[in-house]
Amino acid sequence: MALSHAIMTALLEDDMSGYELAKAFDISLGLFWRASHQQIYQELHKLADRGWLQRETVAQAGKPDKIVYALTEAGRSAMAEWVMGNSRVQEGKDDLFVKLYNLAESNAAHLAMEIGHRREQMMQRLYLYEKIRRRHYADPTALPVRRKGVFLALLAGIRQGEHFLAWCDEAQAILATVDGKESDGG
Amino acid sequence: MALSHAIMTALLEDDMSGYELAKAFDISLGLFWRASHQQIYQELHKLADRGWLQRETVAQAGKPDKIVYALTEAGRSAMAEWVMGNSRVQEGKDDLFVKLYNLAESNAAHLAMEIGHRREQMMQRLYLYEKIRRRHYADPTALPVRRKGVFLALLAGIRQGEHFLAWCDEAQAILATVDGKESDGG
DNA sequence: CAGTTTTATGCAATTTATTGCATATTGAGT
DNA sequence: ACTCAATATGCAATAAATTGCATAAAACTG
Repeated sequence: MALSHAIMTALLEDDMSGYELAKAFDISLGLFWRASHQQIYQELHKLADRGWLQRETVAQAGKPDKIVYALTEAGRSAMAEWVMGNSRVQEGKDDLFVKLYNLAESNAAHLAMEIGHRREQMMQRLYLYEKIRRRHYADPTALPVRRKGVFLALLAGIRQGEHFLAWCDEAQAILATVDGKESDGG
Repeated sequence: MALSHAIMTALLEDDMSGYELAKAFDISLGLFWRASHQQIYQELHKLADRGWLQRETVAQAGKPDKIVYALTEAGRSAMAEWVMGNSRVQEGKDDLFVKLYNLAESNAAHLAMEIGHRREQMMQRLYLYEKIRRRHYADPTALPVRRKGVFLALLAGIRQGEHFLAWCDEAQAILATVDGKESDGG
């Protein structure tokens, strides 16, 4: 009961096919949830069986047919109920930080490199999110209600990303001193 | 291949029983990984079978016997190898942000409440982590190598927490305006 | 026209995580 | 003696997520 809610959230405004959903997860919702297409297709079947989504096959010109999913009334009320329930904190579960607990002279350079890689990925993301923010959420007070929620989520993602970039720089500075120690011995 | 590494990381310095590990996960490593005791016990069996951990039953006065696990040489080298491999970014997967995409007049108050609850939880955590930081990581430059890594992880956790608190305040301010709109339109 | 990429959907197997239950010792409270 | 809480370990069932493979239509590439 987790990916299902993320999927149904993505379907709140636009009806979509599994393929389109997989793409949407890579961008907008991707900050808060990641899912492979296999998982999405499986989940869509379950949700349709439960009566929360409706399937409709749509023929396309120049492309294979697609199956578009739309929220049913039952689906919408299930979502409304879910929002009013309590959610639990979910830990990061990021290997990178666990790896840092294993820091040694022998792996300091590698960890610095991994952090550099993460930094770049985050930069690219932030660029995208900042663009979305400027384009669609420039004046948050003027937004309709639901959009304000999306804005808040986006804001959390951007802030987290910026903090992460700053941390990367700090981490790399410290790792550089660890790594440097070694080179004057050999 | 994920919880196993977190467990073995926790065993780097101290040998521990499953019960003790479960507790350790709630505090120190808990920022980056959460696991139930069932999962930990299962994983410990697997790791022992693989030859990465060694079991030893220890009788205790006034308490039931415990089974203490220690890293083997094979375990240590498996860890060293793992650190040198590449890790992938892992998304947050937090319900709260997905819920925000569903913001409406009807649930704004509830979401503000949930955010308030999260804020309090984070405050308590930060209090604990700041205490650890002041006590054991006051002067990061003077730390031995491995400890510097732990410090960096801790720092990331603290920074993330602080950012989250600030975001909570901002979010609640915006949610308050959403909620207030309703009362004068009635 | 053969080969690759993009769009589009799916099954099967395995691994990982959660939920619920079961067991057993010891100490403290009533 | 009975109950409760903390310590300590585990099984079984289910749910969720990952990995690998399979299919197929159309467009673009050479």
